[in-house]
Parts: sequence; structure tokens; C-alpha cells
Amino acid sequence: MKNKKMKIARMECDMKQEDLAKAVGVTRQTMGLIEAGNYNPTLNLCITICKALGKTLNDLFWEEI
Amino acid sequence: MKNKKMKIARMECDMKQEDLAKAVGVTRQTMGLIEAGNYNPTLNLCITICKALGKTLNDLFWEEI
DNA sequence: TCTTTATGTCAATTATATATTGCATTTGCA
DNA sequence: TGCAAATGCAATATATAATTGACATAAAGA
Repeated sequence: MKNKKMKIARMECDMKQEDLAKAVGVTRQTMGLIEAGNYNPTLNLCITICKALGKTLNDLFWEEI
Repeated sequence: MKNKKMKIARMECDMKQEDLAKAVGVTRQTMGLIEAGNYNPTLNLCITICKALGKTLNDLFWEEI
């Protein structure tokens, strides 16, 4: 499933995928894959993304049943 | 840094590392490494662990600055 | 003591997250 | 319309998460 929350949070920060990728130290493709879903990033990467966007893990990566 | 929260949550459920490992479909060693820290699990594994222990991502894996 | 149970830890291997390159496609703006 | 920025997407290469097996250690009970 797509990660809409992350895309919205990124756009609220006026960042392109490339900007966020640079900010967290990965490639643009990796960011694209995460937003597109069916991808499984590592915890450290998730945390770094959250901090770059001013969100928490639950905000961006937790889905209630 | 050690993940004390996870160890405490696991013991509250009266599970050994091996029980939790079986419940989430990984090996005992993997669980031990995550609790010991200096390890970087994938997001899906973190989510599966949270659900097995009745916690959220923020409960177990989020540290406030 | 001696066992048993739970955990720590190491080495080698396998599976997969991420990098890199390149090109296609979409979207917004002139 | 058109261009250009932003994103999608595929193939291959590399780094590292996760497996497997084996042995060490610490604690509790007989």
C-alpha cells in the first residue's frame, strides 16, 4: 500500500523526493520506492525520515488495524 | 543503545526471546540482537513485533530527542 | 555439585535493503 | 501546445539484515 502520509508530510515541508533523500542520506529512488509502497525500509531510515519531516513513527508508519 | 522498552514489553507478556521470535517469524538470535541494540531491523519486522506485544511503533522504537 | 532454562555471542551463509545508472512518464507552467 | 522539472521504473551491483548452527555463560532447582 502507498505511503500517503509520508508524501503529504513531505509536501507540507515543500520538499521534493530528491530534497528529502538528500536530507536523510539516501537516493531519490529509495525515497520514491518507500512512498510507492511495497517496500520495507529499515528502522533507522524511518526514524531519520521522521525527524527530517518533524513527525513521529506513528505519524508516518503506523496503521491501526 | 539497548532497547529496554521492548524487553520490558516482552516480559510483561510472559514471553522468552524464543517465544516472541516464533510469534513474529524470525530466529531467537535476531530478537536477541534487536534487544541488545546496535542493530537496525526492518520496518515490517518492527510492526510485527509491536502487534505481537500489543504496542505501537512509538511505544517501542521512538525516542524523543 | 549436576541439570535445565534463558540468554549471549561468534562465524558462515542467504535474503533483501539500498546504490547506481539510465531512460520513460507525468505534471505544471510558459 | 511545448519545455522542463519532478517522478516512475527497470537492471545490475553492493551493503547489510536475517538465518543457521554451535558453543559459552549465568541463574535456579534437584
